[in-house]
Amino acid sequence: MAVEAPSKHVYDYDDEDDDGPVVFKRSNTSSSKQNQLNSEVKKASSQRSDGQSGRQASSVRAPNGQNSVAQTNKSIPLSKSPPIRSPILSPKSSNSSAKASPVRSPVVSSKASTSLNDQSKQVLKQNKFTAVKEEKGPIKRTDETNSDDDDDDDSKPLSARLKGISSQGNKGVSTSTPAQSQRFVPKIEVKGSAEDPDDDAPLSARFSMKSNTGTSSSKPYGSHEKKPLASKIQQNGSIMKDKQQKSSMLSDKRPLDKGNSSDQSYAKKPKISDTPTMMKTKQVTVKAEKDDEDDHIPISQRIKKSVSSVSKTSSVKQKATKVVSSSFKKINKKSKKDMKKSKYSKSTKLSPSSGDGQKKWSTLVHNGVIFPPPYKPHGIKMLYDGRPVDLTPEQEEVATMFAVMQETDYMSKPQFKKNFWEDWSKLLGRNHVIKSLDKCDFTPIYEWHLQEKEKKKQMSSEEKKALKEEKLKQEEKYMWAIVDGVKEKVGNFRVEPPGLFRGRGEHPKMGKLKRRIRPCDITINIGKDALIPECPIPGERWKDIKHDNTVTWLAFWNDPINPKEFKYVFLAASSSLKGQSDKEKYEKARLLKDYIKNIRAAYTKDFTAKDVSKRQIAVATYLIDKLALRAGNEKDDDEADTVGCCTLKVGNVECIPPNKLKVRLEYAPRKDGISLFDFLGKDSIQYVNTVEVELPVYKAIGQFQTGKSKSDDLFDELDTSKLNAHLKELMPGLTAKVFRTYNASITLDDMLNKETKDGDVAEKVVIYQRANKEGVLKELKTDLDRAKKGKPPLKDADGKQKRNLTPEAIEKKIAQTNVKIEKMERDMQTKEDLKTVALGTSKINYLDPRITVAWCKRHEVPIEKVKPYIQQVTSGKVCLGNGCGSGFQILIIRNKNKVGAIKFLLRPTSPREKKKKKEGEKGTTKTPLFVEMMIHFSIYFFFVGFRGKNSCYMSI
DNA sequence: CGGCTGACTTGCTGAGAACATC
DNA sequence: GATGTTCTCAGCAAGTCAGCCG
Repeated sequence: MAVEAPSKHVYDYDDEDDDGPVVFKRSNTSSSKQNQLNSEVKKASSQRSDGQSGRQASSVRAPNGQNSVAQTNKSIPLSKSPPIRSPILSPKSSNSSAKASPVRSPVVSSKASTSLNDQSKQVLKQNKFTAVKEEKGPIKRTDETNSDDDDDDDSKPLSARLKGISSQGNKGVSTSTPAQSQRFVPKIEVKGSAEDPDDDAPLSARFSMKSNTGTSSSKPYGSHEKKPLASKIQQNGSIMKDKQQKSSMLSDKRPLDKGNSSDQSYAKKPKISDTPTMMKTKQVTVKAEKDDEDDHIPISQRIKKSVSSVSKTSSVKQKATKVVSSSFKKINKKSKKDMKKSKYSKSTKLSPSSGDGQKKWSTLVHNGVIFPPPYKPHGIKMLYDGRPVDLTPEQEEVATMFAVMQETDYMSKPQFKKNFWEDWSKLLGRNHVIKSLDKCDFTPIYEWHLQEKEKKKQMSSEEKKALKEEKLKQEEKYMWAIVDGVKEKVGNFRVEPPGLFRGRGEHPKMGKLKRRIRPCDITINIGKDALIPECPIPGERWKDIKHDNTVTWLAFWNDPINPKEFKYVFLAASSSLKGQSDKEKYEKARLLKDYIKNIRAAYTKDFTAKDVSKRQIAVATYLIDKLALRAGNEKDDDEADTVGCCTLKVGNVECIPPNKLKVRLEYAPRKDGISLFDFLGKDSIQYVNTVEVELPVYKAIGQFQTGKSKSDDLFDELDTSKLNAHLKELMPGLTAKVFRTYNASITLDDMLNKETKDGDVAEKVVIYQRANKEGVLKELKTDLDRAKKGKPPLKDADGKQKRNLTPEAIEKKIAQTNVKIEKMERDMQTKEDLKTVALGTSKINYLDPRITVAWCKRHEVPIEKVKPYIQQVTSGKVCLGNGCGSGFQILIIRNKNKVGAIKFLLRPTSPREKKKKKEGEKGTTKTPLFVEMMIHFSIYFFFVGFRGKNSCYMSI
């Protein structure tokens, strides 16, 4: 074994520690509860809610007189919610809470309405209809193990939940891989209701289901897609909804040209047929659901898997792996229809969001994008050869872009200036007085820019507020989309403003003009039945309109710097689609836990393989696993020279006897000052790491380097496609980047456990703080004594004379200091506790948040210590160690007076907290029940992402 | 089969909000 | 209230990787 996995950790499914502090065990007796729940949910979700949903959007008359989709986006009504009963204490209510459909209200038929809300209704109707069909699907879940069990179990003492997990036997490899059989085998029978069978499924599952069937009953997706669609675009860019004009929308293939014609349409390649897709997704869905149930359980104690399934003999696993491998090859050759028959098909679909042609949504309504305001000329004249120069607004705009960068590092980069000059001089024209950048003096414009900045800074808070509100008002309608009837936040709805390209490192295109994007550059993706957003710029129109529900983007345009590439408008990270995608990523990483042992054994074996290619794959996989290197795709000449594992150059790796490797992705200056090999990591970041490696790896690297120059590829037989193809043979869905997620998460898990066991950190903090406190107080007391004697205070640590205060003032200060220090102690403690998981924002993409929740639960750590995390759970991201406010907010999403969902939010400025602060109270109110609730629901609703209507807030 | 395309995810950075201190 | 510091968020550059196509 080349690399040893950490021995025991929460992330380890196979944790044998049955005596762990807390185990959330599922009972096998929950099927009846499930049914009970289902019926409740059915009621809740099949009834029309109180009509509030209608407030979400309304139709407005477009200025041109045509109807346009416009969302009023009224804020969620803040009606008081009745206090919710703890689902932990009340399994029944918990069930209804947990299982209720988020915001999908039953439908009121309203065919002709043009309002966004009505569109949603129609959409919902479709969904519902589809769901009826869905229940006849072939997938049956048999019983037990459902999230409801969690609710059930949570009412029991934790210790009582220990048993039974191990009783979930391994189903063996005959129907799936060992890991899958352990966790993914469907066990819950879906007994859908004809009214809304969807509601029977867990939310996460429902999401997937819907995404696959959607309109199939009324308008089969496949057939619809294949129908030619006429262009809906009208001359002024405003679009009339016209189902008969869909012929041109057949195409889905993206245009690569930058033509402005909106008449063009592009056909997308045929999609997977409906039936198999549906089947596949159901399988995946069930799998995911099973995992959902586990999410709130400390992972280490989750599934007491029979040791044999993973580590009994590696041959068993390898056998399974081989089957997977051959199956995959077959899949590639067979039609997609056959795929469903593959016993591994569900494994292949671990990541439905990975561009595999699966349906991502059934209905999509949004208002397009907002454009930056047109350029306002300032009229400040720059100097050329010491003389003021006249510029047209266009020329001035680009000159200003350059001028405002006067004090940045880019100004010292010849490439930046060269590229800027190339583009700007084109704009100036041949006959312009400006012939050379060297003689240009942009100072007057720069100074004007500084003045403007200053003016802005000097604005009163009222003015700032008004400006902000004005901006919000303008942007509000673009901020939201309705996906499958659920209101979701749009991520980057603002079109990128023009500017100079700021490539990182030594990007060859830095300084080039990123021209202004116009509507005719933008392709909109929207639901077939949704109103096409009105083009916000009069007289212009969108480049194209698509209705592609296999992708999640709402709009895209070609990157003006690299027209081969695209800029997308996606939903925000808090959206269900993104959350789902994140969840799948973590699931894949978790799955790797089951395979890692054999993967490591396999590559260790191949270190000495005769086949060079095989040997390179083995060593590369080792480096990715051990050094967390990125895969390293090939780069074009017009991109920055950065490397990853597969593109490592000989010069990037230095062999240090006897068995160390120094991996250097950095600038290595030559004597003449020019870099010898500027092969940096992502974002042109330098990376240097010296590690001890297995001797065979060391030797193999040496062999790969032999006879090559420093700039030659170390792995000349390898690229990311080959590597990933190989990885997929080892584990379904495995790619190089999964190792990063896996290793980051497992490290977090491991460290959390380790630190918690040691308990040293907290002690050290206390000692430090006490010393600090005593020091400060001693100083103050000295000052107090001196003040009482009428003497001035001593000088401070920096030698400065302190202010002369009255004894009363010093006493007050001492009291204040005590309060502050106490607070600081708490904060420091929190920080110190979280230090072991000190994560930059970059890390949020790698750490499975469930680990943290499980850890909190196990170690009885109040969840508020990771408050930001709780906040982030709702958005599908983890964020630990950052600032903490005080106070929480629970967003209760209701459906006809029944709690449909609960969402936790930070609310540092809640009236209660403010009041408490004013009154000098410390800390936040967290009853054990509340903490329990937060943990419970956070896990349950993890990534499900309830959004939208019929909601209210309850501060606690 | 390999290159290319398209659709994402990942991660750095700057701006500004929030908070702390004087 | 002015100033300094910390935190958060959005923007966008730069990665990964699946699937298509020649």
